[in-house]
Amino acid sequence: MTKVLVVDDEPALVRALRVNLAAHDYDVTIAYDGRSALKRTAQDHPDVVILDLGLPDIDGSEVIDGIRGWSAVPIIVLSARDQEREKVTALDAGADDFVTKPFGMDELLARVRAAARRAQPNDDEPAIVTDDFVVDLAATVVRRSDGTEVRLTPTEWQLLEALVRDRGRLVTSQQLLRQVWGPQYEHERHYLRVFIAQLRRKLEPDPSQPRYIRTEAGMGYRFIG
Amino acid sequence: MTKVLVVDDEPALVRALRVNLAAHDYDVTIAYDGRSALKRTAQDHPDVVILDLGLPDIDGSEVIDGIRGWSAVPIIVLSARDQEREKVTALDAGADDFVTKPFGMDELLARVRAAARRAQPNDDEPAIVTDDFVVDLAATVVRRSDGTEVRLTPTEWQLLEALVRDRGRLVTSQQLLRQVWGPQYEHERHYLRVFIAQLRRKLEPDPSQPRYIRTEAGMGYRFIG
DNA sequence: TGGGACCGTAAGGAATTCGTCAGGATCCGG
DNA sequence: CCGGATCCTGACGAATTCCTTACGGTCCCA
Repeated sequence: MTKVLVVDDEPALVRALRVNLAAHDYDVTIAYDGRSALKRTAQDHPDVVILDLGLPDIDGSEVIDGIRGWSAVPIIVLSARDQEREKVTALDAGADDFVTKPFGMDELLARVRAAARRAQPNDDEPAIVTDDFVVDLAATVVRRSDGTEVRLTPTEWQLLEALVRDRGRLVTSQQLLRQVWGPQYEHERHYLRVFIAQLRRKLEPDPSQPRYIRTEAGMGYRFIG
Repeated sequence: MTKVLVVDDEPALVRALRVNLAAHDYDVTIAYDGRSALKRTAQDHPDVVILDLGLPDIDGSEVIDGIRGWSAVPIIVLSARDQEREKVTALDAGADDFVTKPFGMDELLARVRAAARRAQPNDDEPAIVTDDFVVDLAATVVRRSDGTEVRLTPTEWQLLEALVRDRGRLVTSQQLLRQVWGPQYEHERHYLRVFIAQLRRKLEPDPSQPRYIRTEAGMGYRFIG
């Protein structure tokens, strides 16, 4: 399901957006200020971000900067008619589209559809098959050879996805931390150790002798398919 | 077409260079002294400069200085055997490689090829293949011909990467130390000896007779693909 | 022939990095 | 408001990597 993050501090507008988006089968998350917007983006990896420029804490284009530092997620900007200058700044910062308030819900939905379509150049990725399990990136599923499904938490999945997408290649600790936790957690290598261990417990035949998720001491990890 | 500027005052050598380079489809220009060498470089923007150290007017390293003031064009230095000191000075001044006279034309042509390749940085880096192993810079992997993977530590990898990226070309100890350990370790040449030895142990078929990682006494090391 | 400069090799302890466990905080759905 | 799942955090032993020291060899030149 397409995940949409709505960043806005007007309760009435938020409610309207949530209802209408949910009615069209979008998975909606709300953030009421820039700070939590950045956090949510890093955690949830939404497919589209709808961002109101008039936020209480941070300037809108700073939010865009923060997201663009590490993610290419489409950003649709909501702006009032008297915010022409901010609009330009936002587009410069890397916004993809903007809608002027007041706006019709149909127009916004059309923009969201377009953005989501652009975001998923869906070249259907084949599942990655190993001797012990199958990773289906498209379906977000890991299945063991005996048919049972492996239960992964959201963080575990994101980590596995990052490793599997670059399978065969070394993925540095920095890259993993940025992709899974967000750029500000670049140095928290301890997170990695903990979650790599959990992935190994769930996937490796012998977690103490990892075969698929290899560690490259001092550099990062590598998935061997 | 690759343009080569030859700076030399010995008519016989100049003739030999012109013929051989032209036969390999290089566009050759000649300068007989340092002054006109600087002028030609500024006007013609050659892709490679071949510079003889024994010039009539200016000292060789001054010519290098003059060029390096505004251009990063690769400079290959020709030097006689009794010009050890000038060689080092030239490399420090920013020369890229050197060839000691008398030299084989094949050797010089190989150096020119390496210099030209370095001048035109390639976007996608293909793996470097030798008779005994394959270095895949993108994946951060070294694989032996029998399929086994070579385990390298971070420092060993950085060192190998620095050498392989400039394969065929001499890389001075200074450059290696700066790239791998940082500028403040420029003089710790012993680090190099230790880690070069480890690389050879892991890569060379006969570490006591290095074939791929050659040492250039007093200057640095060179990777031969 | 002796000394100096440079290079190669080996080995051990210091420092960093990794794996693991477990308790507590936080979030979310009922 | 509660229970369960998930995530963060701290602690500690194990493993890995790095730096340092020591010694032997070669080459060149006084």
